[in-house]
Amino acid sequence: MDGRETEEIKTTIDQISMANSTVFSDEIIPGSSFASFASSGGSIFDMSDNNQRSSGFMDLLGFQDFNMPPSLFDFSSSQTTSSSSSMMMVMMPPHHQQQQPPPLASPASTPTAVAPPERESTTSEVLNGSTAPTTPNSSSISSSSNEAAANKNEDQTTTKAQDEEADEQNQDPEKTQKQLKPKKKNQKRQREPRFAFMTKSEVDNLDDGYRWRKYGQKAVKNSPYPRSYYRCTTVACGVKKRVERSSDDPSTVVTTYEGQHTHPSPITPRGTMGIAPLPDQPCAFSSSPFGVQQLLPHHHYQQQQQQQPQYSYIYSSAPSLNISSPAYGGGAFNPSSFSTGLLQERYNFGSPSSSSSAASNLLRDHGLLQDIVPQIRKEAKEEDHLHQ
DNA sequence: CGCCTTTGACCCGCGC
DNA sequence: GCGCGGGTCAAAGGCG
Repeated sequence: MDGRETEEIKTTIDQISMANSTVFSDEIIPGSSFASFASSGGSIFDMSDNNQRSSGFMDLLGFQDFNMPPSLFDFSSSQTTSSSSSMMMVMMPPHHQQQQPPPLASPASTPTAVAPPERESTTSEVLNGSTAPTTPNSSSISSSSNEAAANKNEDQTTTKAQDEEADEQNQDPEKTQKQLKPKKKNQKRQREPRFAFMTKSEVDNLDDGYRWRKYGQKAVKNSPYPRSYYRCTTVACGVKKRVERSSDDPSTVVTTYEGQHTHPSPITPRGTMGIAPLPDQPCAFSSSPFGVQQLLPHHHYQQQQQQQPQYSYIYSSAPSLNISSPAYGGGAFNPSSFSTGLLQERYNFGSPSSSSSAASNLLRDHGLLQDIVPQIRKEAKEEDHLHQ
């Protein structure tokens, strides 16, 4: 995430805060205000139109697991103490950085009013904007009703993926550097939905259960800290992540995931985490961190939200939710897949039946949850400008 | 030997 | 068109 993104996020955070009764979590971004959408009666995840079920999007995203602890990741180096770690999540759209967001359908007067950005100049934008204007979950709630769009996006994403794969496979030894990317010029690069975590951590590269290979590092403008680029080492899994340290708060690590894993976590869930899955709940994440979108019914989620509104998640923007891996995605981008899924494995979070037990255990065990306030937001520059 | 990181060069999109 | 900045590639080297 570059400075721009950070600014956008912060701006929108403040914006949301103005429109809601807020619970702030200065530990996440010092000086920034974080609205507590969790206390808004379950509408916080309704990034959709009014005719959209408010739960759909987040259900699909797996945000029912909002009770996840801040110590979501396994800070394998143990450098990060539990007391110093917190986290928030930020949804980002494809082309987040380079696409100017068009004016939103409605200002973020309420969380639910925050319409997904129609910024996509790519096909995903067309899909999201045309089929279900600015409704991230509208295209992903129901795989059947949005099959066409999903397939469309699938085709597009797979086409891209196939192109990339083809590029990789066609890489001839004699290929020179200047011939590296014979990309079609009229083919705009399409990005996967992105999903960012901000964690208080001394460790840059957090162990999220997947194996990553660093493929690049760039200096970040206006930041003394470089940004590292990682790619999932699993063959045919194009998930990437960027890791950078916040220039504003060096103790904060921003991890941005892009794409969707097409495979289970190669790393065995830590049984040593001490929280075993409950027998009465689905734990599909244990085998498929990405395949399960709806472990919880909406009311369960709402229950959780009402019970535990302490966490803070920030929804930066509406991704093209129907960009998914046909092999694993189940039709929706699931930002929780890389993290909450793992959490699900490790902590058995997100279970309605365990939300009060396991989560409370976690509260007792880690004492971190208070640091996080669940929230969600959509990132939209134009929106920000409207409020400025 | 395989996997990973490092790093400079290159590509690409965007704003001016 | 040019420059800037983000993102990516791939050779080289390190490490277990």
